[in-house]
Amino acid sequence: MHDPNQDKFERSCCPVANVLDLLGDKWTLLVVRDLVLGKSRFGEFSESPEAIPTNILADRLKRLEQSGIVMKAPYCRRPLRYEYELTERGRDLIPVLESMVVWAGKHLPGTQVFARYVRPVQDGSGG
Amino acid sequence: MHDPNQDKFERSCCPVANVLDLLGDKWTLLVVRDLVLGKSRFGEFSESPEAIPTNILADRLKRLEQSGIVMKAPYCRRPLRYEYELTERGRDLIPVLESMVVWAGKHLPGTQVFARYVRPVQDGSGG
DNA sequence: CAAGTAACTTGCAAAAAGCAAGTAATATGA
DNA sequence: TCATATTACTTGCTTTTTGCAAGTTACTTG
Repeated sequence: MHDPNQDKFERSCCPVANVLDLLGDKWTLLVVRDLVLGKSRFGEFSESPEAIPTNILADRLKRLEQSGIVMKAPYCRRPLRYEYELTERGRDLIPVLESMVVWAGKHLPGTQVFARYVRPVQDGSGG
Repeated sequence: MHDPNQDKFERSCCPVANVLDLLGDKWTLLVVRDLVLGKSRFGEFSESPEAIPTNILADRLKRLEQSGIVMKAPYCRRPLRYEYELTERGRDLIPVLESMVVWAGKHLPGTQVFARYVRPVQDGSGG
């Protein structure tokens, strides 16, 4: 009389619907993009040209961690600071990003894939 | 002094960002999914198990039309009624949906791709 | 001990989503 | 002819989410 598969999922058992429940907004996949490009810190995501608000960024990182797409790990004690990295689950999203890039390449002229991010070396010199 | 490429785009020239500006929410790609599966009428989209609210559906169809992903065409005069179909731009989104299905197949157990939709034949019999 | 840095958090206004009911233009049947 | 049904929306209102600016925490550096 009812589908027992249905109650396990928020909206339906459709794979697309369930991916959208995790990633379906204007910001989440941009954070994944930044991670793929080599960024890993809050401030680095925050500096991307789309200028994600910091409260939204904090929320999205938390959700990505909860859904196992991202892992949080300390990179510095005193003061305690965390950085983020993609899990396998997260890296497996690369084909989704790539298919979007292909579509944009054909239908959104002028778009350009961003270069890989390299963290600037901290200036250790005194002069 | 400034990037002339930047002002052509809402948030940045990143292909992913621009795809998300068109499709980045919980509903738009579900309408595209329904179109791919063979649905074409307002009522058909509306009956999908995710139960999109009708005002949201009307809004998304309008945006998809404005962005050239969907075309609206009359299928009945008296009363005038329209149906929707994917353009080439829209059909080119199939790989994006497919990559999501692949990811879900690996990471979201229990999800199942929906069957192609076939419109029920109208009952022409009198008994 | 003041100022700076990184990573958030908070408060509030504005925008978007969600829900239920309503409307328009017919077709159908009594 | 008139009530009922169908299809495709639209409207009004409440709730939720977003976006912006400012504040906080825990330090380090000069």
